[in-house]
Amino acid sequence: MRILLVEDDETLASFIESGLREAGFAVDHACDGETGLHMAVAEPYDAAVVDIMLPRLDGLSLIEQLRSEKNNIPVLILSAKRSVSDRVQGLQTGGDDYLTKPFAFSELLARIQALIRRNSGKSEPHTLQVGDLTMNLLTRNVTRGRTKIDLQPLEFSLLEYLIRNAGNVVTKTMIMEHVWDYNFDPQTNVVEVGVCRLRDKVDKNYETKLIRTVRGVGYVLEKET
Amino acid sequence: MRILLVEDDETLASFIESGLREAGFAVDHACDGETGLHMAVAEPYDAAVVDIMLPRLDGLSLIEQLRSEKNNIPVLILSAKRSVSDRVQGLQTGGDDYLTKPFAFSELLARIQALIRRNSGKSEPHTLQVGDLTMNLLTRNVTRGRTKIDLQPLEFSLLEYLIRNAGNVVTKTMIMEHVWDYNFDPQTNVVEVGVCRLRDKVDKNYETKLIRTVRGVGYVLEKET
DNA sequence: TTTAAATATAAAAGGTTTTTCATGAATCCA
DNA sequence: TGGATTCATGAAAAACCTTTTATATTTAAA
Repeated sequence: MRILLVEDDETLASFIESGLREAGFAVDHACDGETGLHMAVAEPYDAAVVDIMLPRLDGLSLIEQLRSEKNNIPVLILSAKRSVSDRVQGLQTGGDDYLTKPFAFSELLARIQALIRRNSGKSEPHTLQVGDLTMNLLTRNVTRGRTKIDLQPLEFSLLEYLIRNAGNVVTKTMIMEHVWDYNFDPQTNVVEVGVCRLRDKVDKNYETKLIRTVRGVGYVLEKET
Repeated sequence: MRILLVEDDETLASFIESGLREAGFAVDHACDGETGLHMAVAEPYDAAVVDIMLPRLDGLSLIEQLRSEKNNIPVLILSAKRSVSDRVQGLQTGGDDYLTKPFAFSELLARIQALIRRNSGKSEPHTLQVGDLTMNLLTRNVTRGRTKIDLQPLEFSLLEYLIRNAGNVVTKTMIMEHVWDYNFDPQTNVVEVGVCRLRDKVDKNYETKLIRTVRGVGYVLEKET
């Protein structure tokens, strides 16, 4: 379990750091908000402990930026500001817990553990969606509008790849690499045939066509009409 | 959004209840722990606010029982006990947050919203595991120990059904109902053949056999050695 | 130990999915 | 417009997965 600690008070930081280490966590420490943000973006942490008053970038702005990038790391805010409005603001900015200084280390530890416990089991969503097209990766159900679409395994993988890259053109080489695991050009038109079969099921009976050919390049699954 | 409030102090309860209603939540209120437990088990809530000192069943025991039944509803503990050890105990019992009375309603609301925000996106796990056998329902990867196992679609479904019922015997009729969608007896030995092929891949090269035949009944996937 | 029932397994058959191949349609550029 | 390139598509072939069939093995009870 890896924890990111963003705290400028060196004494407090090393106190927290050693305590967490003893509890079995791997701790990385940043002394200012900007460094903390970079570290949080660069590496996957299981939780973060963030002070509010920080040089270069305050803790709330740090959290705000993380959340705007869809980073959902659980954050415990540490702060000397104990007023209700400060606490409410911290939680509303995207913090998951708010602890006021001074605090007992055992409570900090328990709160971090509760955050991680709660977060484990979270995961990327099972369903991908573009427009009226939905695919559930777990049940393998695919629907367009209200009607169910039956896909064969390969068609399913192909559509998944297109949806994951919706809005962007993917080349046939890319498709072959990801869907067929070919990393050379086997002089075959499997991709064309696959797309053709997929269109048959996904686009044929619908006004708006989702799969568009980009001549000389590849295919796009259109995001917006 | 539905919230369960378990609180015996009527004055406080109606204060919280009306506040949450104003904030757009649907609130159900239980006056004692036992009722609260029953309600939490019977209905799906998005969060619970639980007092510790309660008649008939205290709040911590309530949470303990919920967690032992794999109920992961986010719980905010409300308590007059403000010592560090009480707070730590509350979180370690399975609470997700701990707020001491008296509190500002706006903080309670912010904390509930943070809990719900954090919990949304949670879901049943993608991976099933028994012993050294792991199956990822999303990627469809199956491994035993460190080696990957390639399964055909039907074998995958069969193993999934066995794992979900690990430790319990499942009859061939049950297997046919769930894996083949037959709800009559089609006088066939598909199940035997399926189990045979599965054993070939899952058990053959391993010392400890996971799939055990229960003669005259069906099969079990063993949970413990 | 013998016998009958239940289960295991190999191999063939059957059905489905995927690839290849051949041809036709669309698009681009001179 | 004509020719070349690229893409679409139907049909045959190949590969693959599932079921059936037939036979062997195991197990439990007499």
